[in-house]
Amino acid sequence: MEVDTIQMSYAEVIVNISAPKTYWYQIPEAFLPHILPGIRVLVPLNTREVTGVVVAVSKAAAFPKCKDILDVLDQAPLISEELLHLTRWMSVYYQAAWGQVIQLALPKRIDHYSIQKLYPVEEKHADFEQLTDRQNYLFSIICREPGKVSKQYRQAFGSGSYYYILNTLIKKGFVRSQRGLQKERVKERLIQYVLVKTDFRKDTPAFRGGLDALADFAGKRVPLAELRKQTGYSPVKVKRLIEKGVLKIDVQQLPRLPAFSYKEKAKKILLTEIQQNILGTLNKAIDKDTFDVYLLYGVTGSGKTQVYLETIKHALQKGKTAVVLIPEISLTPQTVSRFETYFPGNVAVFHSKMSLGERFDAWYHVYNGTYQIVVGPRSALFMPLKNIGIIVVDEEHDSSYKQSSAVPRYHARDVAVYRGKLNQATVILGSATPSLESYYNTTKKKYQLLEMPKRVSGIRLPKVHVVDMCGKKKLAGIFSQLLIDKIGQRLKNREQVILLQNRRGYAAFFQCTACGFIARCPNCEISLTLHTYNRKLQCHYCSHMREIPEKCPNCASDEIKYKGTGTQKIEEEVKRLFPQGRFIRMDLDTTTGKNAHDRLLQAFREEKADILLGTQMIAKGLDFDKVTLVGVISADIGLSFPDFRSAERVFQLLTQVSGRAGRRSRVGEVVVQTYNVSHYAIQYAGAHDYIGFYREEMRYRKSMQYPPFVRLVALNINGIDLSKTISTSREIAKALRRRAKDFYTVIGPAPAPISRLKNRYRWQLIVKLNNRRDGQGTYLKKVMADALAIYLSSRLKDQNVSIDVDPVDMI
DNA sequence: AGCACGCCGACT
DNA sequence: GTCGGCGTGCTC
Repeated sequence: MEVDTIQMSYAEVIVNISAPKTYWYQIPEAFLPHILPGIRVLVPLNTREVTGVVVAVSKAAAFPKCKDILDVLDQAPLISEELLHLTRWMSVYYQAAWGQVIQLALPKRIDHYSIQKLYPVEEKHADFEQLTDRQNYLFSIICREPGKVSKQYRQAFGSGSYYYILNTLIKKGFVRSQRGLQKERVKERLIQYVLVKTDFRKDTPAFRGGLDALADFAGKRVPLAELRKQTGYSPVKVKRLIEKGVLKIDVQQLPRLPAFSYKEKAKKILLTEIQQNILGTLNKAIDKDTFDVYLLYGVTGSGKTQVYLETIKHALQKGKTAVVLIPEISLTPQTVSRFETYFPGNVAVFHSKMSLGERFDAWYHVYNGTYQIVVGPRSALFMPLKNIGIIVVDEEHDSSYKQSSAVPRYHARDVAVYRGKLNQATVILGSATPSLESYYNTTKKKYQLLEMPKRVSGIRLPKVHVVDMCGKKKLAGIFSQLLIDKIGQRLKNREQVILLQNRRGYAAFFQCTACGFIARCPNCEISLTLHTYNRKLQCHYCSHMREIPEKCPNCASDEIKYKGTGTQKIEEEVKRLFPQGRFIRMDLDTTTGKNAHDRLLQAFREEKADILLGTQMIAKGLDFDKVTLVGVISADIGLSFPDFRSAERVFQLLTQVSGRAGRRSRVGEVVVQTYNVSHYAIQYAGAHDYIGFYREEMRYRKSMQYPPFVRLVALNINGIDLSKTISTSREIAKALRRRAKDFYTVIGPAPAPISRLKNRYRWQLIVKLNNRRDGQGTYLKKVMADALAIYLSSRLKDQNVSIDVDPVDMI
């Protein structure tokens, strides 16, 4: 054995940089027994010192000139072999560096790394005339706030040769650089306790100042802070008491998690026959110890959560652990308390409002094995559970499972499936409105479909009225008579109403009736939306703003009309028609500021308003007991064929909202207004047949040879031989990344497998449309063409850049 | 990511 | 010759 450990003298380490590879370090003999995969080490990297994670130890290194490991940061591996495997898989699948992916599996802010602090040299102040403008600028920034980390000055300095100028300043003696090590800032919370001796008076009768105040604590164990507060003892006195043996200190780690306080007792709930059948299937799957994925398609109120609870209970009895993923936004106290009540003291909860310390503690207690169940948003998937038996992804269609803005860009639902595979676990994807890709996977027999078509309570799903708005004598062009009557009725009964309009602002566009001129955004070519709160025309893509012209800019006529209906116009109309109804509108101007969105929803929940109007933002976290009527004002928005993605979203929204109407006691109603009654989405909304909707959609897609799901698009730059002007597509990727970041995310140059596959991908980029712009292929094409034209204009004189956007199936 | 270095045009 | 912008390439 001795021989073996001596031979294992090199470690393969991943560091948190974007380079997609590992690094080799020599293990100094003193560290040898402590180095294992999953342990963090401090290593030199270039000019810096950084934290790395050991992934393997070996007797030989795959690199000739290894540096030494500087320090070992952990006593035991923080990352299991399984999570190492999972993150490595993600790094390949999502084209991200392993070192960046692995950060998901570690608590935040525990890294050690070297930092460089900068100080101006006082004596040199007078000599600033020796400096160039740029050097002087950086010098003044450092003088203004001395002693900060180099990185902060770089941010203040902006673009340009920061390091070059900084090094010149250091060389000339204007700036002093001090290097140091930044240690972890988040660690376990340690509480000092004192044990007070029972008979302390006997041993220390003549203690100066007396010990009367201590009498109440004799023989007890109390937090030191508490004791000092009660007795008023100084630290010096406490120290002396410790020396005398009256007090004994012990340190205990305390979770920063709020103590379990939910009072309600777990109710004994009888499962319906359907629930029992599904539970039987799932329990059998858990017993088998094999990897299986189930898509649990259950209508709203069909009791999916109860099935999760029972299945998890079964898994726990088998000595296994469980992960429950929920969308960030729906993490309401009710959802969590349901799990906490069912499994008291056994659930680690994660949510966005937890402090770093609380997160650390929750992580630590999962690591310790204190908790067997983890409930939280996508980040909860990477908790250090061992022997996972079940992974639940609730509301699996929810877009918040996608992390699209930060590296690594990943989809937690899909990673959950892979983690399930690694653990031979049962994975349950639950939704009342499954995503197309999950349904597609059931048709391919990759997943198994479980259906819960009935509500537990027996309450009927709401009645859906589809109103054909064509040729109707429209009242103010917005409301059908049916919707007006229904709103009036519900208000009279003191019930609540939701009105949905998926279009913001006052009017969608602004048109001159004399010449037909429409105000468009100069950047995006889309029509500008009129907003009444600031009396401006706004672009909903790039936020470009302009004043409302009094006369047509084209023909100077004053025959200007606003067309299309936004939420602000509807507000005006509702207030005119129902002056008695208390009203809340959710739009950009009413939801600015922190938590404004939540506050409005809360107010509505507390029945401080009768009518809630808004865009699809309402649907997030929707749970209103008193809502019995939902009006969908223009169901056609976003349905333009063949824009499948937004058709899917609109249909999802309709199904969710209508499913929740009258969820508890009263049967709800939904009024859908449309100019396109024959549209398939609306037909199926009427029938409440979500899977039926998909069957139709798949048929359409097939006929149009459109892939079942599109995540990424590739950009094809045609007609120009770029090989003479640009050496790599990396250059283009970089140039485009800087522009129009809101519109798309440049994932990278075409990854090797694709570029090798087909020569025509040579100048392609892998680009992802940002979520809210799904399906806006034409728009993306224009934005990218413009950005590329600007970038290429210096290199290609007077050449037209034509760009094709192709959907690419990456999965 | 963070950092160093090389190339090149603009300017002493 | 030096400066600064820009782009590339390396980190064990």
